[in-house]
Order: sequence, then C-alpha cells, then structure tokens
Amino acid sequence: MRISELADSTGVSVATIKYYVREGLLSPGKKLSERLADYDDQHVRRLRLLRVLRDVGAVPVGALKALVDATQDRTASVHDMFGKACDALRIETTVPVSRGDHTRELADQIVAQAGWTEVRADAPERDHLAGIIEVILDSGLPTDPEGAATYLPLVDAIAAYELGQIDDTQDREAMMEQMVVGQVVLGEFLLCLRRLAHEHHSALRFAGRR
Amino acid sequence: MRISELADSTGVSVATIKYYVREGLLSPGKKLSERLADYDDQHVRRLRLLRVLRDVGAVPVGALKALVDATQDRTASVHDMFGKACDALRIETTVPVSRGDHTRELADQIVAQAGWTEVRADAPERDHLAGIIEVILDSGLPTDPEGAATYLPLVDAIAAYELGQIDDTQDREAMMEQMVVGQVVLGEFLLCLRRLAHEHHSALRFAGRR
DNA sequence: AGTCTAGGATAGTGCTCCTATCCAACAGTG
DNA sequence: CACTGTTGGATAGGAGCACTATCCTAGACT
Repeated sequence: MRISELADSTGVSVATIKYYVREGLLSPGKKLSERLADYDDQHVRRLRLLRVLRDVGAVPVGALKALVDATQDRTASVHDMFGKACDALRIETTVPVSRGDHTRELADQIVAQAGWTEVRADAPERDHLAGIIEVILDSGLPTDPEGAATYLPLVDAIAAYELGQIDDTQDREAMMEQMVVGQVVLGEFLLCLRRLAHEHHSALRFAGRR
Repeated sequence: MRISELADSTGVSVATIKYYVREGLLSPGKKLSERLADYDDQHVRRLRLLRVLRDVGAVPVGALKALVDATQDRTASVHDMFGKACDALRIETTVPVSRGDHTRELADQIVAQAGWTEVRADAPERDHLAGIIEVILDSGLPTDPEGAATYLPLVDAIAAYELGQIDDTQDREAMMEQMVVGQVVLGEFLLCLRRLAHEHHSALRFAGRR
C-alpha cells in the first residue's frame, strides 16, 4: 500500500501522515526503492488509533509519542508498559505542586484505604492526586474530603471491570491498544454518563427553583 | 481594590485580567473615575474560579464565557442553569456525528435503563453519548456494549453523591460555582482515582508478564 | 508639578498541530 | 523511451488559542 492509499483508507491526509512519521508516531513504510515505500495493515491500525486518541481524547502528540515508545520497549513487563501509558495519558493539567506534605499524606491514605496495594510508592499519579486534593480543599467545595470514601468502591469496581475486559491472549501491542483506548474512550464514556446523571439528579432537586 | 491589587491577590497578571474583562469573563471594576476602577471580593472569587477551571480542567475561554452567561441569565431555573453549564463543559472532542440512528437509539436506551428520566429528550449530551458509543463499536474494543449496565449504577451513585453535596441555601451564583467546580475538579479526581485503580488491577493481572 | 498608574486599544508572542510548497528521483503508462 | 504523476524528504507557512507587551492619555497621589 502506498502512502496515498493509506491516506485514503484512514481519512488522514498525506501531509499529516508524513508529520506523524517525522514525529515518530508511525514507522516509515518499508522502502521498496529510494522513492517508494510500502505501508500495511499495521499502519492503518496505528493511524486509526492515533486519530481516535486525538479526536476523542484530545491526547497531545507528545503523549502519543510516549505511548508509542512505551509499546516499543520490549524489556518492560506488560504492567510496566501500562504504567507508562497511564503516565502519558495524565493530561498535564496544572495542579499546584503540593505545598506541604499534608495533601500527599491524604493522597497516600486514600490509596491505602482503597486497598490499591500495588500502586508504586513513587507513582507520579499520587502527587497528581495530592494536587487535586489541594485544589478541592482550597476551592471551598462543600465536599467533605473524607467523602472520598464514597468514590473508592465505585471507582474500584469500574477499573476492575475495565481491566477485566482486556483480552490477554493477544500480543503486547494489541493489549496496549486495548488499554489505551479503554482508558481514553471509556473515560469519555464515563464522564458523559456522569453528566447525564447530573442532569437527572439536578432536575429532581432544582427543577422549579429560580 | 485597584487592578494591580487584584492581580497580586490572585496571582493573575494585570494583562490577563484585562483580557478576561474584554472577553466578558469578568465584569469591569466599578468606575471611580475615568481612569480608576474598584474591584471587590466578587472579582477575586470569580478570578480564582476561572483559574481553577482553566488550570485543572483546561476549560477553554469560550466555555468559561458560556458559563458566565448562563449564570447571568436570571430568568432560567437553577436546573436550566446547570444544564447550560453541562453543555459548556462538555469539551468539544470530535466524536463522529452518528452516521445512523442506531447508536442514538442505543444511547437513549442506556439513559432509559439508568432511570434518568429527567434528562431532556433533546439534550446534546445524548448525541455525544451516541458518538462515543460509535467510536467504541468501531474501535474493536473487547468491551461488550451491553456492559454499560455495569457502569450505570456506579455512575449514578457518584453523580447523586456529588449533587447531594451542593449547598442549596446559598445564592444562584454560589450554587453554580459549586456545580461547575464539582463537575470539573471532581471529574479530575475521579479520573485520577481510576488511573490509580487501573495501575493496581493491572499489577495484579500482568505484573510478571512480558 | 511631576511621577505613577489605570484603563483602553491593538499588535505581537509562544505553543501546538497540522498544511502547503518545493524538490529530485523514480514508477507506471502508452 | 518519453511523459505524466507520485513519493519521500525538507522546510516554510498558517490557523487557533491564550495570553503578553506596548503605546497612549487622563487622571491620582505626594
């Protein structure tokens, strides 16, 4: 398959494909000659994946690169690979770097309380959680921070379900794809459902009120 | 309070404050004279809110404007106001406009199954859900689409809890603020917890595997 | 009286994600 | 074999967003 066919069958422009190749998101086609290369189904798959992540998840190109790199590293275990994927997909929102150890302690406490014993002690996600907690406390949200307890079993059930869906009879790359798409697309799905539920419950409570 | 003091006490630059005023995110200070205006605590609050939404939620400035406008419209009920907030906060990710009615039906079915009877029949969120479902089906995710059933009670519990936290003894604007911050910051909180849970469950399942 | 600052307008910056153009080297076609 | 068209590679250009910097003059403060 030549580059123009690849473009046609994915709906991504030739210029964009070249850009992705330059950025290392897509391997160059197998060179048939100096001026002709061959692309295969792998390229189609990869390109579709990249577009879904960008279109639905607004994943920045740099994060996509990190994802690709993580898949490439064949020395890492599947779990380490997933860990890198999580790190890459945590969109860099600016949460304050926790000004004290207090919120970090709270974060660790939450993880412990949830029973997530396998989370690395130095996972960047823990700091991120601490940052978010700090924002919550600062914002004067009426939410009692201990209310985290409400979330934990629910979130755990969701994550367990999602992980359970992964088909581990396939190869590394396919598993990574499932993990990443699941994280991004099902994340959107989740937030979308949540907004719908908000609308419903808000109606019950505030429908007539001015 | 003059503009420079407002800038100092919120950490937002004077130039940015002027920009926000221009964009209608912040009302101009009360003019004391042709060349001097007075800003008060309301401005500080608003500015802090805007920064949290942008920093944590990466909410685009245009969406912030929509949020402000929704708050301003005093003819709408609290519920309508919340509805507009939801619409504004649905970050415009490009999900395909459902190519058939099939996914839209699935979406409606899910809403019905969840028991969210109060969701408007023409809520844009329904179409968004349909789009996401379409992406899920297209991606060859191993997730059985009926698996939505797993999510519904969990999401419903989360949303009900969050709505329950809103303190309705306060005024419109304060309620809106709680709603919006809750949606954005607690949304981040939720996704962060979910990533942690993913790490835990992935470790249990794939720790040793290459 | 002189310096400083506010407010308003407008232009420019930095970043990201493409998109367009140019080029020489082939490939396929008659 | 000539001709048209496409390719990979390089590089420049452009759109959109969220600011940021500059300029200006009326008025405040000392």
